[in-house]
Amino acid sequence: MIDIRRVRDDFEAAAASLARKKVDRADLERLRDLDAKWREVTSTRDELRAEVNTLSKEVGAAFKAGDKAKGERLREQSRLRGDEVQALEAEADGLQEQVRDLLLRIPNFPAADVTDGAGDEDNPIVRTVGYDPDQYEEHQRVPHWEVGPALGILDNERAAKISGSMFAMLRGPGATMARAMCQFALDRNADVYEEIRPPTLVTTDTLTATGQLPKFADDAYFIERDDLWLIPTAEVPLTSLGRDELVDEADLPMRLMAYTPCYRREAGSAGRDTRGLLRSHEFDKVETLAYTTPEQAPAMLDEILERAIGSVAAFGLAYRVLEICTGDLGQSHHKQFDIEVYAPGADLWLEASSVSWFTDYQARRANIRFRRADGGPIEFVHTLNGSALAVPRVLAAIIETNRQPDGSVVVPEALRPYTRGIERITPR
RNA sequence: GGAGGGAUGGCAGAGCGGCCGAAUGCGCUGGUCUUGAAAACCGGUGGGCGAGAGCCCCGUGGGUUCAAAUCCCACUCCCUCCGCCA
Repeated sequence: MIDIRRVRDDFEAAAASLARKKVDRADLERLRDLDAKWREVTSTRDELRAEVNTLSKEVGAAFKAGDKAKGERLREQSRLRGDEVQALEAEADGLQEQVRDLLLRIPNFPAADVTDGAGDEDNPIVRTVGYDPDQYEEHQRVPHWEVGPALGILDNERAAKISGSMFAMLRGPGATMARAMCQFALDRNADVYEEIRPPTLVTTDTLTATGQLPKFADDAYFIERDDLWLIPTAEVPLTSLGRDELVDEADLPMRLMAYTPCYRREAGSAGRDTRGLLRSHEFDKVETLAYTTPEQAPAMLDEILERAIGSVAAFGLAYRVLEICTGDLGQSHHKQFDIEVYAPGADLWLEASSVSWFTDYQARRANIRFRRADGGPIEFVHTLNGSALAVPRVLAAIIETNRQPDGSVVVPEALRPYTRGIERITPR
């Protein structure tokens, strides 16, 4: 959540910044007014409480001194004051809850240099590498949802039999390649990232900390019986790993990575771009994430982005990088880049990675703070993350790009150390 | 699932209902000493809100009381034992 002080201290500036993310000014005004009221109520409550505290001490002193009459008189006074405190307390609690509910729904401030735009059609392309529409041969113009079944490496029909629609199943060398991709991504980032294997079922608090709740409840799987959610991304457990903790500045930046399955209900997207590996309820991903000081954050954004690009580049895929404009920026996001890979068979740019900077928005929700080495005030960390490698779409692009005239698919050089010698997948 | 024990500051660990936001140790930090460092010694050192007075925070939420870290209830998590089970 945002720092409410920015709304208190400079309402106009906060409103102007959030207007770029389509926040209704009326909501902010309501927030400001509720907050002001809350502060007023708590202030009088505290004054009364101070009286009760003083009186209570005097009660004890009076009884100890043997002055029973005085003690009883003071006790009665204190009791009456206590009743008033209780009433104010109830009012303050109600106000605070309203403020919090509202605050949870207010998105993060966009970075000043983020491009203004209405939606994803306005995302500027900041880099395109290896893409030439004329370079692709006829044999590469076959979509993976045809190549995959023909090679026996993709079997979504049976996946549907087992789990229903929008589940993918990889087989044989296809499954091997998917696993190889994860190993590859983990190994290539292991120089600075600590590998984590987190739980993938998490509590409501955990999902709230990253900003998925309350807004995206419909997009996540929920196990009612045990009050647990299936993670939509490893960002969720990795961000909560530091929850309610106070870290030393010397430990920052703290880099974490995790391979996990990811679960998404994809509510409302049935039927569109769901063929083959384009969109499924469950997929594998290697996520990288960092806690930093505010000063370290911009460089970390670049680092995560370049590392994510490095993976798809290592497979020889054509890719492009998009800067996400204000209209397409997520609720928790301050600045964001997407990496898309080109799939020649489907003739689509597929979103393969999203690299994001959240400033202190998530850390504030999750209460992740750090202590400066010079003894300065305790501050919230900044969180950043990015998919180091999301398997399905990158795999789709590999299958299509690497398809040979004879219908076989060549395994990228970079994956071969992990494929038990498989260099080419041939029709069977 | 059943029985018992526990949860206190960055960490460890004390704490008769009022003198407890909390002993002590470690850590961190400043100083003395030293060519420098270590050791030793002396001092400082929890978090949140507030302009301030002040208020709040001893796992979480309720309750008793003039007054709760301390008493009562519920819950969560951790540990030990028993049962069940991949």
